[in-house]
Amino acid sequence: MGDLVWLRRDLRRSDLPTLAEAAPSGPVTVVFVIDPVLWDTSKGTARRRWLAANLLTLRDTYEGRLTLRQGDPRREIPRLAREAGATHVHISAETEPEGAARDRAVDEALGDVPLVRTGSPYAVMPGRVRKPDGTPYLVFTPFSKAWRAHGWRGPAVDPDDLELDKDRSDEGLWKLVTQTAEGDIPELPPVGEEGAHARWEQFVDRGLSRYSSERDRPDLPSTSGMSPYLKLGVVHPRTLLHDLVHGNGADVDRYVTELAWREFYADVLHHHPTSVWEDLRPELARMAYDDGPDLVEAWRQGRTGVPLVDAGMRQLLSTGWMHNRVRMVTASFLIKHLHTRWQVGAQHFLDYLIDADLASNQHGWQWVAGTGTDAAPYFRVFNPVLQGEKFDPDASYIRHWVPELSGLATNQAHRPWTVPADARNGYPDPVVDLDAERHEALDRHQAARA
DNA sequence: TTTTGAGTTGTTCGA
DNA sequence: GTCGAACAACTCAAA
Repeated sequence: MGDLVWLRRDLRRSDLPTLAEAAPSGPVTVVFVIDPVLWDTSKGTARRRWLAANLLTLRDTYEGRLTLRQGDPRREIPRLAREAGATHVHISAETEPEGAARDRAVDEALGDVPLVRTGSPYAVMPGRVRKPDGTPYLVFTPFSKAWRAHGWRGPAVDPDDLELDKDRSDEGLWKLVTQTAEGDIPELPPVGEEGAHARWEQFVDRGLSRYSSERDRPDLPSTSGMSPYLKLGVVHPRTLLHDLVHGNGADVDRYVTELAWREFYADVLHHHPTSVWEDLRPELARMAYDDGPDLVEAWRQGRTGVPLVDAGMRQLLSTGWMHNRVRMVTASFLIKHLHTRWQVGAQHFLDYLIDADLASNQHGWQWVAGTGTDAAPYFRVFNPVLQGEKFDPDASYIRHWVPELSGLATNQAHRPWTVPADARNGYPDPVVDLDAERHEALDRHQAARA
Protein backbone atom coordinates (compact mmCIF):
# COMPACT_ATOMS: atom_id res chain seq x y z
CA MET A 1 0.00 0.00 0.00
CA GLY A 2 1.30 3.40 -0.99
CA ASP A 3 0.56 6.25 -3.32
CA LEU A 4 1.42 6.86 -6.93
CA VAL A 5 3.24 9.99 -8.09
CA TRP A 6 2.67 10.37 -11.82
CA LEU A 7 5.27 12.66 -13.38
CA ARG A 8 4.55 14.47 -16.63
CA ARG A 9 5.97 17.97 -16.89
CA ASP A 10 7.95 17.53 -13.67
CA LEU A 11 10.97 15.36 -14.34
CA ARG A 12 12.78 16.27 -11.14
CA ARG A 13 13.03 15.35 -7.50
CA SER A 14 13.67 18.69 -5.78
CA ASP A 15 10.96 21.28 -5.29
CA LEU A 16 8.27 18.72 -6.15
CA PRO A 17 5.15 19.24 -4.00
CA THR A 18 3.49 15.98 -5.11
CA LEU A 19 6.23 13.96 -3.40
CA ALA A 20 5.52 15.56 -0.05
CA GLU A 21 1.81 14.89 -0.57
CA ALA A 22 2.40 11.22 -1.29
CA ALA A 23 5.12 10.43 1.25
CA PRO A 24 2.94 9.93 4.38
CA SER A 25 0.93 7.07 2.81
CA GLY A 26 3.84 4.64 2.60
CA PRO A 27 6.16 3.55 -0.20
CA VAL A 28 5.73 5.85 -3.20
CA THR A 29 5.65 4.52 -6.74
CA VAL A 30 6.99 7.19 -9.08
CA VAL A 31 5.88 6.70 -12.67
CA PHE A 32 6.30 8.25 -16.09
CA VAL A 33 4.06 7.09 -18.92
CA ILE A 34 5.43 7.21 -22.43
CA ASP A 35 2.41 8.32 -24.39
CA PRO A 36 2.74 7.30 -28.06
CA VAL A 37 2.05 10.97 -28.85
CA LEU A 38 5.36 11.87 -27.19
CA TRP A 39 7.23 9.19 -29.05
CA ASP A 40 6.32 9.96 -32.65
CA THR A 41 9.37 8.77 -34.55
CA SER A 42 8.51 10.51 -37.80
CA LYS A 43 9.71 13.93 -36.67
CA GLY A 44 12.81 15.49 -35.20
CA THR A 45 14.87 13.17 -33.07
CA ALA A 46 16.33 15.82 -30.76
CA ARG A 47 13.04 16.23 -28.95
CA ARG A 48 12.67 12.54 -28.23
CA ARG A 49 16.31 12.14 -27.27
CA TRP A 50 16.11 15.05 -24.89
CA LEU A 51 13.18 13.39 -23.12
CA ALA A 52 14.87 9.99 -23.10
CA ALA A 53 18.17 11.30 -21.76
CA ASN A 54 16.40 13.15 -18.96
CA LEU A 55 14.37 10.06 -18.07
CA LEU A 56 17.58 8.04 -17.74
CA THR A 57 19.11 10.61 -15.43
CA LEU A 58 15.88 10.83 -13.49
CA ARG A 59 16.04 7.11 -12.84
CA ASP A 60 19.39 7.62 -11.10
CA THR A 61 17.93 10.53 -9.14
CA TYR A 62 15.26 8.18 -7.83
CA GLU A 63 17.83 5.53 -6.94
CA GLY A 64 16.70 3.28 -9.77
CA ARG A 65 13.13 3.26 -8.49
CA LEU A 66 11.36 4.97 -11.34
CA THR A 67 8.59 3.11 -13.13
CA LEU A 68 8.13 3.46 -16.87
CA ARG A 69 4.98 2.51 -18.69
CA GLN A 70 4.07 2.90 -22.32
CA GLY A 71 0.63 3.48 -23.75
CA ASP A 72 -2.52 5.41 -23.06
CA PRO A 73 -2.45 6.81 -19.50
CA ARG A 74 -6.22 6.21 -19.26
CA ARG A 75 -5.40 2.53 -19.14
CA GLU A 76 -1.86 2.49 -17.73
CA ILE A 77 -2.36 4.65 -14.65
CA PRO A 78 -5.38 2.73 -13.28
CA ARG A 79 -3.57 -0.55 -14.02
CA LEU A 80 -0.47 0.54 -12.12
CA ALA A 81 -2.55 1.99 -9.30
CA ARG A 82 -4.17 -1.42 -8.81
CA GLU A 83 -0.82 -3.22 -8.98
CA ALA A 84 0.75 -0.93 -6.40
CA GLY A 85 -2.38 -0.87 -4.23
CA ALA A 86 -2.36 2.91 -4.40
CA THR A 87 -4.86 4.87 -2.34
CA HIS A 88 -4.21 8.10 -4.28
CA VAL A 89 -2.59 9.19 -7.52
CA HIS A 90 -0.74 12.49 -7.24
CA ILE A 91 -0.08 14.83 -10.14
CA SER A 92 0.72 18.45 -10.69
CA ALA A 93 -2.16 19.98 -12.60
CA GLU A 94 -2.00 20.11 -16.38
CA THR A 95 -3.67 23.13 -17.94
CA GLU A 96 -2.99 22.54 -21.63
CA PRO A 97 -6.29 21.55 -23.25
CA GLU A 98 -5.47 17.99 -24.32
CA GLY A 99 -3.54 17.18 -21.17
CA ALA A 100 -6.30 18.53 -18.96
CA ALA A 101 -8.87 16.41 -20.85
CA ARG A 102 -6.63 13.36 -20.52
CA ASP A 103 -6.36 13.93 -16.78
CA ARG A 104 -10.13 14.15 -16.42
CA ALA A 105 -10.44 10.86 -18.28
CA VAL A 106 -7.80 9.23 -16.09
CA ASP A 107 -9.57 10.55 -13.01
CA GLU A 108 -12.76 8.88 -14.18
CA ALA A 109 -10.99 5.63 -15.08
CA LEU A 110 -9.44 5.51 -11.62
CA GLY A 111 -12.85 5.11 -10.01
CA ASP A 112 -12.52 5.20 -6.22
CA VAL A 113 -8.84 6.16 -6.25
CA PRO A 114 -8.69 9.94 -6.19
CA LEU A 115 -6.48 11.84 -8.62
CA VAL A 116 -4.96 14.58 -6.44
CA ARG A 117 -3.69 17.74 -8.12
CA THR A 118 -1.00 19.66 -6.27
CA GLY A 119 0.69 22.60 -7.94
CA SER A 120 1.29 23.07 -11.67
CA PRO A 121 4.22 23.72 -13.97
CA TYR A 122 3.78 27.43 -13.30
CA ALA A 123 4.64 29.81 -10.47
CA VAL A 124 0.99 30.85 -10.44
CA MET A 125 -1.69 28.40 -11.54
CA PRO A 126 -3.24 29.52 -14.84
CA GLY A 127 -6.66 31.01 -14.15
CA ARG A 128 -5.68 32.56 -10.82
CA VAL A 129 -4.62 36.00 -12.03
CA ARG A 130 -7.66 38.02 -12.98
CA LYS A 131 -8.73 41.59 -13.57
CA PRO A 132 -10.56 43.29 -10.70
CA ASP A 133 -13.86 42.45 -12.42
CA GLY A 134 -12.96 38.75 -12.46
CA THR A 135 -12.31 38.38 -16.18
CA PRO A 136 -8.95 37.18 -17.56
CA TYR A 137 -6.31 39.48 -19.02
CA LEU A 138 -5.65 39.73 -22.73
CA VAL A 139 -2.82 42.27 -22.56
CA PHE A 140 0.56 41.28 -21.24
CA THR A 141 1.68 44.31 -19.23
CA PRO A 142 -1.31 44.53 -16.89
CA PHE A 143 -1.22 40.74 -16.54
CA SER A 144 2.42 40.76 -15.51
CA LYS A 145 1.80 43.47 -12.93
CA ALA A 146 -1.08 41.52 -11.41
CA TRP A 147 0.94 38.29 -11.62
CA ARG A 148 3.83 39.85 -9.67
CA ALA A 149 1.42 41.30 -7.13
CA HIS A 150 -0.20 37.88 -6.71
CA GLY A 151 3.16 36.33 -5.83
CA TRP A 152 4.08 32.67 -5.51
CA ARG A 153 5.11 30.09 -2.95
CA GLY A 154 8.69 29.30 -2.09
CA PRO A 155 10.25 26.04 -3.28
CA ALA A 156 8.73 22.85 -1.84
CA VAL A 157 10.69 21.18 0.94
CA ASP A 158 11.96 17.66 0.25
CA PRO A 159 10.08 15.11 2.37
CA ASP A 160 12.52 13.52 4.82
CA ASP A 161 10.33 10.43 5.32
CA LEU A 162 10.14 9.51 1.64
CA GLU A 163 10.22 5.81 0.94
CA LEU A 164 10.39 4.76 -2.71
CA ASP A 165 8.66 1.64 -3.94
CA LYS A 166 10.28 -0.63 -6.50
CA ASP A 167 10.59 -0.09 -10.24
CA ARG A 168 7.46 -1.63 -11.79
CA SER A 169 8.42 -0.83 -15.38
CA ASP A 170 7.20 -2.92 -18.25
CA GLU A 171 9.80 -5.29 -19.65
CA GLY A 172 12.17 -3.74 -22.19
CA LEU A 173 11.04 -0.14 -21.76
CA TRP A 174 14.24 1.14 -20.20
CA LYS A 175 16.15 -0.49 -23.01
CA LEU A 176 14.03 1.44 -25.50
CA VAL A 177 14.70 4.67 -23.64
CA THR A 178 18.42 3.97 -23.46
CA GLN A 179 18.56 3.32 -27.19
CA THR A 180 16.62 6.49 -27.87
CA ALA A 181 18.93 8.58 -25.70
CA GLU A 182 22.03 7.39 -27.52
CA GLY A 183 23.31 9.19 -30.56
CA ASP A 184 25.07 12.39 -31.34
CA ILE A 185 23.17 15.56 -30.92
CA PRO A 186 25.70 18.32 -30.96
CA GLU A 187 25.08 20.89 -28.29
CA LEU A 188 22.35 18.99 -26.47
CA PRO A 189 22.26 20.72 -23.07
CA PRO A 190 23.65 19.00 -19.98
CA VAL A 191 21.00 16.59 -18.75
CA GLY A 192 18.97 16.44 -15.55
CA GLU A 193 18.65 18.57 -12.45
CA GLU A 194 22.38 18.70 -11.98
CA GLY A 195 22.86 19.96 -15.52
CA ALA A 196 20.04 22.47 -15.12
CA HIS A 197 21.30 23.88 -11.85
CA ALA A 198 24.90 24.12 -13.09
CA ARG A 199 23.73 26.01 -16.15
CA TRP A 200 21.53 28.27 -14.06
CA GLU A 201 24.32 29.12 -11.64
CA GLN A 202 26.59 29.92 -14.54
CA PHE A 203 23.94 32.23 -15.96
CA VAL A 204 23.28 33.97 -12.65
CA ASP A 205 27.01 34.46 -12.07
CA ARG A 206 28.04 35.57 -15.53
CA GLY A 207 25.15 36.24 -17.89
CA LEU A 208 22.47 37.86 -15.78
CA SER A 209 24.21 41.22 -15.37
CA ARG A 210 24.16 41.64 -19.17
CA TYR A 211 20.81 40.00 -19.74
CA SER A 212 18.70 43.01 -20.66
CA SER A 213 21.31 44.40 -23.04
CA GLU A 214 22.40 41.15 -24.69
CA ARG A 215 19.37 38.87 -24.58
CA ASP A 216 18.47 39.70 -28.18
CA ARG A 217 21.87 38.71 -29.53
CA PRO A 218 21.87 35.26 -31.15
CA ASP A 219 25.64 35.46 -31.67
CA LEU A 220 26.33 35.65 -27.93
CA PRO A 221 25.68 33.11 -25.15
CA SER A 222 23.27 35.65 -23.74
CA THR A 223 20.30 33.57 -22.64
CA SER A 224 19.81 31.45 -19.54
CA GLY A 225 19.22 28.25 -21.51
CA MET A 226 16.50 27.24 -19.05
CA SER A 227 13.71 26.62 -21.58
CA PRO A 228 14.54 22.94 -22.32
CA TYR A 229 14.47 22.24 -18.58
CA LEU A 230 11.28 24.22 -18.00
CA LYS A 231 9.67 22.28 -20.82
CA LEU A 232 10.12 18.94 -19.02
CA GLY A 233 9.91 20.37 -15.52
CA VAL A 234 13.49 19.42 -14.76
CA VAL A 235 13.44 22.78 -13.07
CA HIS A 236 10.38 24.66 -11.82
CA PRO A 237 10.04 28.42 -12.45
CA ARG A 238 9.40 28.86 -8.72
CA THR A 239 12.94 27.64 -8.05
CA LEU A 240 14.36 30.23 -10.45
CA LEU A 241 12.21 33.05 -9.08
CA HIS A 242 13.27 32.18 -5.56
CA ASP A 243 16.92 32.52 -6.59
CA LEU A 244 16.26 35.93 -8.07
CA VAL A 245 14.59 37.34 -4.95
CA HIS A 246 17.88 38.69 -3.70
CA GLY A 247 18.94 40.13 -7.02
CA ASN A 248 17.77 43.48 -8.18
CA GLY A 249 17.77 45.87 -11.04
CA ALA A 250 16.82 45.89 -14.68
CA ASP A 251 18.38 42.54 -15.57
CA VAL A 252 16.56 40.55 -12.90
CA ASP A 253 13.39 42.41 -13.74
CA ARG A 254 13.77 41.53 -17.38
CA TYR A 255 14.33 37.86 -16.65
CA VAL A 256 11.28 37.73 -14.39
CA THR A 257 9.33 39.35 -17.22
CA GLU A 258 10.36 36.55 -19.55
CA LEU A 259 9.03 33.99 -17.07
CA ALA A 260 5.88 36.10 -16.85
CA TRP A 261 5.40 35.67 -20.60
CA ARG A 262 5.39 31.93 -20.18
CA GLU A 263 2.75 32.25 -17.46
CA PHE A 264 0.72 34.77 -19.44
CA TYR A 265 0.43 32.53 -22.47
CA ALA A 266 -0.45 29.53 -20.28
CA ASP A 267 -3.19 31.66 -18.75
CA VAL A 268 -4.49 32.74 -22.16
CA LEU A 269 -4.55 29.15 -23.40
CA HIS A 270 -6.31 28.03 -20.23
CA HIS A 271 -9.11 30.51 -20.83
CA HIS A 272 -9.17 30.01 -24.64
CA PRO A 273 -8.40 26.35 -25.25
CA THR A 274 -9.37 26.46 -28.93
CA SER A 275 -6.58 28.97 -29.55
CA VAL A 276 -4.10 26.09 -29.72
CA TRP A 277 -4.79 25.81 -33.43
CA GLU A 278 -7.40 28.47 -34.17
CA ASP A 279 -6.94 32.21 -34.43
CA LEU A 280 -7.60 33.77 -31.05
CA ARG A 281 -9.01 36.80 -32.85
CA PRO A 282 -11.20 36.14 -35.86
CA GLU A 283 -10.51 39.50 -37.57
CA LEU A 284 -8.17 37.92 -40.09
CA ALA A 285 -10.45 35.01 -41.01
CA ARG A 286 -10.59 36.30 -44.58
CA MET A 287 -6.82 36.66 -44.92
CA ALA A 288 -5.53 35.06 -48.12
CA TYR A 289 -2.68 32.60 -47.65
CA ASP A 290 -0.65 30.62 -50.14
CA ASP A 291 -0.09 26.91 -50.16
CA GLY A 292 3.49 26.74 -51.40
CA PRO A 293 5.02 23.42 -50.37
CA ASP A 294 8.36 24.11 -52.09
CA LEU A 295 8.81 27.46 -50.38
CA VAL A 296 7.79 26.05 -47.01
CA GLU A 297 10.24 23.19 -47.46
CA ALA A 298 13.02 25.65 -48.30
CA TRP A 299 12.15 27.45 -45.07
CA ARG A 300 12.21 24.23 -43.06
CA GLN A 301 15.58 23.22 -44.47
CA GLY A 302 17.20 26.63 -44.16
CA ARG A 303 17.60 27.16 -47.89
CA THR A 304 15.64 30.35 -48.48
CA GLY A 305 18.66 32.39 -49.50
CA VAL A 306 17.97 34.83 -46.65
CA PRO A 307 20.93 34.40 -44.27
CA LEU A 308 19.43 35.07 -40.84
CA VAL A 309 16.36 32.96 -41.64
CA ASP A 310 18.48 30.06 -42.87
CA ALA A 311 20.87 30.31 -39.93
CA GLY A 312 17.98 30.03 -37.49
CA MET A 313 16.25 27.16 -39.29
CA ARG A 314 19.50 25.21 -39.49
CA GLN A 315 20.23 25.82 -35.83
CA LEU A 316 16.79 24.39 -35.07
CA LEU A 317 17.32 21.27 -37.20
CA SER A 318 20.73 20.45 -35.81
CA THR A 319 20.31 21.39 -32.13
CA GLY A 320 16.56 21.45 -31.42
CA TRP A 321 16.85 25.02 -30.26
CA MET A 322 16.73 28.50 -31.81
CA HIS A 323 17.43 31.88 -30.29
CA ASN A 324 14.23 33.77 -29.46
CA ARG A 325 15.00 36.79 -31.64
CA VAL A 326 15.58 34.49 -34.60
CA ARG A 327 12.34 32.62 -33.87
CA MET A 328 10.52 35.91 -34.42
CA VAL A 329 12.41 36.65 -37.63
CA THR A 330 11.92 33.18 -39.12
CA ALA A 331 8.25 33.17 -38.10
CA SER A 332 7.68 36.60 -39.59
CA PHE A 333 9.38 35.50 -42.81
CA LEU A 334 7.19 32.40 -43.15
CA ILE A 335 3.98 34.30 -42.48
CA LYS A 336 4.62 37.68 -44.06
CA HIS A 337 7.05 36.95 -46.89
CA LEU A 338 5.92 33.43 -47.83
CA HIS A 339 2.26 34.14 -46.94
CA THR A 340 1.90 30.91 -45.02
CA ARG A 341 -0.55 30.19 -42.20
CA TRP A 342 1.01 30.42 -38.74
CA GLN A 343 -0.12 26.87 -37.92
CA VAL A 344 2.34 25.44 -40.46
CA GLY A 345 5.29 27.04 -38.74
CA ALA A 346 3.97 26.35 -35.25
CA GLN A 347 3.75 22.64 -36.07
CA HIS A 348 7.31 22.57 -37.38
CA PHE A 349 8.59 24.24 -34.22
CA LEU A 350 6.65 21.77 -32.05
CA ASP A 351 8.20 18.90 -33.99
CA TYR A 352 11.80 20.04 -33.66
CA LEU A 353 12.22 22.26 -30.59
CA ILE A 354 13.43 20.50 -27.47
CA ASP A 355 11.92 23.35 -25.44
CA ALA A 356 8.58 23.66 -27.26
CA ASP A 357 6.04 24.94 -24.75
CA LEU A 358 2.61 24.57 -26.32
CA ALA A 359 1.13 27.81 -25.01
CA SER A 360 4.21 29.96 -25.66
CA ASN A 361 4.80 28.45 -29.07
CA GLN A 362 1.26 28.78 -30.39
CA HIS A 363 0.72 32.24 -29.00
CA GLY A 364 4.15 33.42 -30.06
CA TRP A 365 3.19 32.43 -33.60
CA GLN A 366 -0.22 34.06 -33.23
CA TRP A 367 1.48 37.22 -32.05
CA VAL A 368 3.60 37.36 -35.20
CA ALA A 369 0.61 36.51 -37.39
CA GLY A 370 -1.42 39.31 -35.82
CA THR A 371 -4.17 36.96 -34.69
CA GLY A 372 -3.20 36.64 -31.02
CA THR A 373 -3.27 38.66 -27.84
CA ASP A 374 -1.66 42.01 -27.88
CA ALA A 375 -0.90 41.30 -31.50
CA ALA A 376 1.86 42.90 -33.48
CA PRO A 377 0.49 45.66 -35.68
CA TYR A 378 -0.03 44.35 -39.19
CA PHE A 379 2.50 46.79 -40.61
CA ARG A 380 5.24 45.45 -38.38
CA VAL A 381 6.97 43.19 -40.87
CA PHE A 382 10.44 42.15 -39.82
CA ASN A 383 13.12 42.85 -42.40
CA PRO A 384 15.44 39.86 -41.95
CA VAL A 385 18.43 41.77 -43.33
CA LEU A 386 18.04 44.71 -40.97
CA GLN A 387 17.38 42.34 -38.08
CA GLY A 388 20.61 40.53 -38.94
CA GLU A 389 22.64 43.72 -39.06
CA LYS A 390 21.16 44.90 -35.80
CA PHE A 391 21.34 41.74 -33.71
CA ASP A 392 24.17 39.82 -35.38
CA PRO A 393 26.42 42.80 -36.13
CA ASP A 394 29.52 40.79 -37.02
CA ALA A 395 27.49 38.15 -38.91
CA SER A 396 29.18 35.54 -36.74
CA TYR A 397 25.88 33.76 -36.05
CA ILE A 398 25.20 33.65 -39.78
CA ARG A 399 28.70 32.40 -40.63
CA HIS A 400 28.45 29.68 -38.00
CA TRP A 401 25.17 28.22 -39.21
CA VAL A 402 25.53 29.05 -42.90
CA PRO A 403 29.14 28.04 -43.55
CA GLU A 404 28.77 28.71 -47.29
CA LEU A 405 29.02 32.36 -46.31
CA SER A 406 31.89 32.05 -43.85
CA GLY A 407 34.41 33.58 -46.22
CA LEU A 408 32.40 36.72 -46.94
CA ALA A 409 32.84 40.14 -45.41
CA THR A 410 30.21 41.09 -42.84
CA ASN A 411 28.10 43.29 -45.08
CA GLN A 412 28.26 40.64 -47.81
CA ALA A 413 27.25 37.85 -45.43
CA HIS A 414 24.12 39.85 -44.63
CA ARG A 415 23.44 40.35 -48.36
CA PRO A 416 24.98 37.43 -50.22
CA TRP A 417 23.02 38.21 -53.39
CA THR A 418 25.33 41.20 -53.87
CA VAL A 419 28.31 38.93 -54.54
CA PRO A 420 28.72 36.66 -57.58
CA ALA A 421 27.09 33.26 -57.29
CA ASP A 422 30.42 31.44 -57.60
CA ALA A 423 31.70 33.18 -54.47
CA ARG A 424 28.86 31.75 -52.36
CA ASN A 425 29.66 28.05 -52.34
CA GLY A 426 26.26 27.12 -53.70
CA TYR A 427 24.25 29.35 -51.38
CA PRO A 428 21.03 30.18 -53.25
CA ASP A 429 19.50 33.46 -54.31
CA PRO A 430 16.58 34.55 -52.12
CA VAL A 431 13.47 32.48 -52.88
CA VAL A 432 11.37 35.65 -52.85
CA ASP A 433 11.85 39.40 -53.24
CA LEU A 434 11.73 40.74 -49.69
CA ASP A 435 10.42 44.17 -50.56
CA ALA A 436 7.79 42.93 -53.01
CA GLU A 437 6.43 40.31 -50.62
CA ARG A 438 6.33 42.79 -47.76
CA HIS A 439 4.03 44.95 -49.85
CA GLU A 440 2.03 41.89 -50.84
CA ALA A 441 1.52 41.03 -47.16
CA LEU A 442 0.36 44.56 -46.37
CA ASP A 443 -2.04 44.51 -49.32
CA ARG A 444 -3.52 41.18 -48.29
CA HIS A 445 -3.92 42.44 -44.76
CA GLN A 446 -5.77 45.51 -45.92
CA ALA A 447 -8.02 43.38 -48.14
CA ALA A 448 -8.80 41.01 -45.25
CA ARG A 449 -9.82 43.88 -43.00
CA ALA A 450 -11.88 45.72 -45.60
C1' DT B 1 -18.89 57.26 -15.74
C1' DT B 2 -16.12 58.82 -19.30
C1' DT B 3 -11.91 59.88 -21.35
C1' DT B 4 -7.27 59.33 -22.28
C1' DG B 5 -3.05 57.24 -23.22
C1' DA B 6 0.00 53.40 -23.33
C1' DG B 7 0.84 49.00 -24.97
C1' DT B 8 7.86 43.37 -25.85
C1' DT B 9 10.16 42.47 -29.81
C1' DG B 10 9.46 47.37 -36.63
C1' DT B 11 10.16 49.60 -41.12
C1' DT B 12 9.88 53.07 -44.44
C1' DC B 13 9.58 57.57 -46.05
C1' DG B 14 10.41 62.22 -46.37
C1' DA B 15 12.13 66.35 -44.25
C1' DG C 1 23.16 60.37 -41.72
C1' DT C 2 19.33 61.40 -38.38
C1' DC C 3 14.71 61.95 -36.88
C1' DG C 4 9.77 62.05 -36.47
C1' DA C 5 5.56 60.58 -38.49
C1' DA C 6 2.77 57.20 -40.19
C1' DC C 7 1.28 52.74 -40.47
C1' DA C 8 -5.10 50.17 -36.98
C1' DA C 9 -7.74 48.57 -33.74
C1' DC C 10 -8.56 47.20 -29.35
C1' DT C 11 -7.61 46.28 -24.23
C1' DC C 12 -7.00 48.01 -19.93
C1' DA C 13 -5.63 51.14 -16.18
C1' DA C 14 -5.62 55.48 -14.48
C1' DA C 15 -7.11 60.06 -14.41
